[in-house]
Order: sequence, then structure tokens, then C-alpha cells
Amino acid sequence: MHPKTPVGPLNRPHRMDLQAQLKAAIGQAITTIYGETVTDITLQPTKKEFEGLYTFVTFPLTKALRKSPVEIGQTIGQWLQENTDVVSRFNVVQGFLNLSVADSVWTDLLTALRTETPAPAHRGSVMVEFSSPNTNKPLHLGHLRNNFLGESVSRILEANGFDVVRACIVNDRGIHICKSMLAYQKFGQLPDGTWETPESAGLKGDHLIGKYYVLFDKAYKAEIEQLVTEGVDKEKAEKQAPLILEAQAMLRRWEQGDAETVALWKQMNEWVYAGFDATYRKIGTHFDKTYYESQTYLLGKEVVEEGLQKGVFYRKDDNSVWIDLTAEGLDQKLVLRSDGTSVYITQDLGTTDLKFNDFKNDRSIWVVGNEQDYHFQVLFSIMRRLGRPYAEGCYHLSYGMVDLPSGKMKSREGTVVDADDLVSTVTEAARTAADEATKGKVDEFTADEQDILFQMVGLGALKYFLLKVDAQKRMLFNPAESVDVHGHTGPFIQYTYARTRSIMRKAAEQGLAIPAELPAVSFHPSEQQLLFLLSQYTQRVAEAGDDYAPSYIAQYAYELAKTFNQFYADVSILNEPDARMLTVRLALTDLVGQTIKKAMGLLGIEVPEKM
RNA sequence: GCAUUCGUAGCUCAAUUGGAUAGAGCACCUGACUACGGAUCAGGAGGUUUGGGGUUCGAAUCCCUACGAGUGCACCA
Repeated sequence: MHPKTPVGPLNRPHRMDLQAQLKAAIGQAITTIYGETVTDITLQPTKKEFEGLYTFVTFPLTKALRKSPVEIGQTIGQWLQENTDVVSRFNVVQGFLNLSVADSVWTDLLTALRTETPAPAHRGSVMVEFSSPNTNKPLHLGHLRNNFLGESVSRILEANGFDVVRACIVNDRGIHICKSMLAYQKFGQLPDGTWETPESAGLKGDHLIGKYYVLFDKAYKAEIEQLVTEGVDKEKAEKQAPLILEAQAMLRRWEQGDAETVALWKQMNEWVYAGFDATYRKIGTHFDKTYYESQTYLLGKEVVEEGLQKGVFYRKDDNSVWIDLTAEGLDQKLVLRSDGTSVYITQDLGTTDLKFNDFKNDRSIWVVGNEQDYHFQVLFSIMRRLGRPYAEGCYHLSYGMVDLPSGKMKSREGTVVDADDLVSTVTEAARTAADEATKGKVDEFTADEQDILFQMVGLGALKYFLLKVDAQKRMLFNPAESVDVHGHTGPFIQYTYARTRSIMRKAAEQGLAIPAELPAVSFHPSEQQLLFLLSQYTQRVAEAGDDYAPSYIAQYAYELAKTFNQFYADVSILNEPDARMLTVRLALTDLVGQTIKKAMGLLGIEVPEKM
């Protein structure tokens, strides 16, 4: 919190923090005029249709001061104008006091924003778990939303002073992998007697394994159908089909460590991981730590034991172990089966302990879809009941499903959008868009440079499309809109960045330099708007960190780009005859470019020098 | 049925966390010194914020209720 500081030319809050300056001034005005102390003064940006930058709402003061909202506004406004050098003008509309800021303050602000980049205070460490793929099929659109969110939140937290451990828990065991393995055993041999590999098939490893998963499903369905025509009812048929029995048998062999089964499992997983790695590299994410469920699925039983001793859990007559969470508004929940084997939550209890023991993080975040909201409520409640000191630092970053215009994505119906295919599609769309742009700079690029650019722009479009929406909301993925480069899109922001860079290059060619201390000028409204947005960057990053919300940053980056383009249309930069004005506008342009780059960086989106 | 999330322009999303006449983009019209980069900008049209109550000086936001949608309610993961 900012200490109460006298307002005046000699001593006032930091010049970078315009809001704090104004708040302090208003606080002092109220104290001086009315003899009252108001602790939380809130300001809001002034609506566009009124003159002013920040608005102070006086309605809440009417009771304490026993004056009309208008009178309070007039009095405070008058005082601020006369007694501070921050407020240059003011107007009052009902209970709204609109304050305009003096040019000198703007100059100070721009200077400070350009020269002072305070590093965030160290806030501790956090683990962000995301992606969490299954090893039986390639990544799809849903994973992309998850990955982009996880990567972006990681970067936002780093910007807020956290050390981040990116963690991935791979679901590499279970019946679904056995299905792929079994199909491979049955159908993987080629006519020449050799066995199919990613190389011989010309497929990424994850896609090859996905292919066999589909083959299993087809053959399995055929068996069910056959049984049904023989008069078996469907439910029974699903359980009796030879293929599913074989897959279950294979899972048992795997659990017993059967050499041949484990060897096949390892081989197939290697292929899958190679495929995943390629995708992760392409979309620009990596993990500091990967946990494999094959190594963690037996964890958690000692936690159950501990819970029983502490009386947090109880054992039923049939030997199963439960926890009663009705006091928290939840249900009774099974934590260990009657045969002593684990359920999903048992494993998570163990894995959570493992994660905190491994890295001693202050916080831990799970980026997992909202169908698991209840699971995480239960998990965190149990951790609190067990007295885990880290329980309060646990957070489920829950996100909504991605729908297609045709409806839900369903792997069984083949409506899943494949991640690799999608990346290729958006990259090609960027190429097409560049062809259509009348004044793009891609002609200056080599073929390789173009490939890099189109991937950057395509991924920019895709990432921005998925990140601009509030994570918790279910969203509609419209393929046509996701590759759009106009309007509220990633490429629009990338374009704006390229524009700022183009101007800065030209300025450098002309030998124009920007001095550390900027000359005094009078600011155009669109310049004030830009400066205002620039001054809010740090705060928006902090809010995005507090709420784990990349969408805040996405919205901000768009606003900034849009405002810059307005500014660009309103005034001349390099053609400005007044040298002082030109200098200030260059400084603004430069700062906008840097800020766009930083903001997009927090989203995991790169920006090009030219496009 | 119970729990939970959500419902804003034709469509996709915002709304500084309770503030002014609810804002952007797409789509649709109209315009911008052959351009400091037109992948841009300006303007027009488009709304009973699902309906109905309540709290408040003030509600898209908080409470209640009805309707509609998603998700979860396995000794699956």
C-alpha cells in the first residue's frame, strides 16, 4: 500500500503511478476540506464521451459529508485544480467528478515508463501442471486450449515474481494404452513381414499410435455388432467381446511386469513422446518436470493410512475407506476400494504430496477442464483436513470445453480437431492472408523466413483466439474466425507491432534519437489515451496474475494496439514538423511496441519485425 | 432428482469487480491526402443484458424465482 503522502510539487507518489497520485490528492482534498478521512478511494477511467482521464465517484460520500454529490464534486475538483499540479481541469456530471491531467504529468509519466522498469518483488514459487495427455492418441484442440492457458499463466506468474515449475502428468498406463498395443500386435505387421514404425508409415509417433487406437475401436465395435446379431444384448456384448477381454488381460500382464508386454509398451510410448515433443516445440511450450502415471499410480495408500490414523477417514465394514465431506457441502467420498486398491483420488493424494515434496512450491495450479471441478473440491478439502500446510496454495484453473459449430467434439464420432492439423491449417491461412494484404512486406522475405513468419502469424491467430475468452467459459471454436487476421485478432496486434518497428527503423535511418528526459509538449487526446493504457500495463499484469487470467492480457493487448492505430491515424509521427512533438511521438511509438511485445509474450505469442 | 457453471447486438466476445447513454470484432451499408505499412482508420445501423421479483442513490454484475444450456453426481480415470 502506498503511504499517505503530501501532495505537491516537491513530494508526491511515484510519477509512474498516476492513479496513486490522484488518489492521494483526492484523499488530501477531503481531509483538508471536510476534515474526514476516506480510506479506499477508487477511481475509474473516464467514459469516452466525457472530458477527463479518471473519474472519482462522489455518491458514496454523500452520507458521511451530508452534501449533494454535485457539490462534493465541484468542491473537490476546485481544490485539486488550485492546490495540485496533477489536475489541470475538471468537470462534474451528477456524482461523477472527471479529472484531466496536466501535460507536465504526461511528460513525466512517459519518461518514467521508458526509463524505469522495476523488477517484480520475488513472490515465491509455483507449480503449474498442464497438458496432461494420454499416450494413446495425439493432442487435439482441447489440449491446445489447456496448453496455451498453462503456458500463458506460467509466463504471467513469472512476470509477477514467481519461480514457475511447468509440470506435465502423462497418463501412460491403463486400458486405453493396452487397446492401442493390442491393435498394433494384431494389425501392425506389414505384408513384407516387418512391423510398422512411424518412419515406415510416414506418421508422427503419436498419430501412429492414434491410428491403432482407432483400429482397435473399429474391430471392437464389429465384434460387438456380431455378438448382438447372435442375440447377445448390447451391454453384455461390450463386456464379452474377445478384444476387450484381451486388452484387459494385457493390462494385467503389464501390471505383473511381463517382459514382452512392457517392451511393447515402452516402444509405443517412445514413439508417442517423440510426437508430443514435436508438437510442444512447435507451439512453444516445454516442461521442467514430467510425471508418469506408471510411476505414480500406486501412490496415495500411505496417505489413506495417515488419514485413518488421524481420524479424517473412516473404514466401512466391507473394508473400503471413506471421507465424509458433507460439512463442506460435498458428499461422502470413497478413497480406497474394499479390495484395498486405489481409485483416481487416491492417486492424486499421493501425487500432490509428491509434487510438493519434490519442489517445495508455495503454490500449485492444476490446469484441468471444468468437468473435474468436483474432483478438485474434494481433493483440496481432503488436503485441508489432513492439515497439509500447502492446502491453501492449491488452485484448480478450470476451463470450459471447446465446442465446434457442428457441436461437441467427440473422439468416437471422429469430430475431434487434431492439434497438428490445426497448426498446419492456421499456418497456411496466414500465407493466404499475406497474399491478400495489399501492402505486406513478405516479398522481402526468403522462403524460409516466410515459413517462420506464417507459422508465427498462424499460431498468433490461434493462440489469441483461444486465450481472449475467459477461461472458465465454454467457448465456440469457429475455424473461419480462428484464422482471421482482421479485427479483434492476434495478427491485428502483431501487425501493429510490425508497424511500430517500421517507424522506429525509419527513425533510426534518419538519425533520430530519443533523449532520456523528454521535452515538454501539449498532448493530443489520442496520445493521452495511449499513455493512460501504457501506464496501466503493470497493474493489468498483476491482476492477471491474481486471477490466473490470460484473457485480461489478451484484452489489454488488443486495446493498446487499437488505440495505437487510432493515434497513428490522428497525428503524424515522422512527418511532424515540430521536433519536440516528433521526439515525444517516437518515444510513445517505441514504448507501445515494447509493451505489445511484452504483453503478447505473456500469451506465448511472438511478434514479427515485418509482416 | 441433487450439486455446480453459464445465459449480454444476427454471430463471437468485453464491460476496470456495484457506477454515467452496456462496449469491441465479424457480417451488412458509407467514407479516408495513391498512403510515416490500407493485415489500417472514421462513420452508420444493430440491445427490455433469457423472463419476473427484491436489495441499493445506482444492478449485466449481489439475493430469490422461473425458463434454457453445459458439466459432475462409479469401489472409471
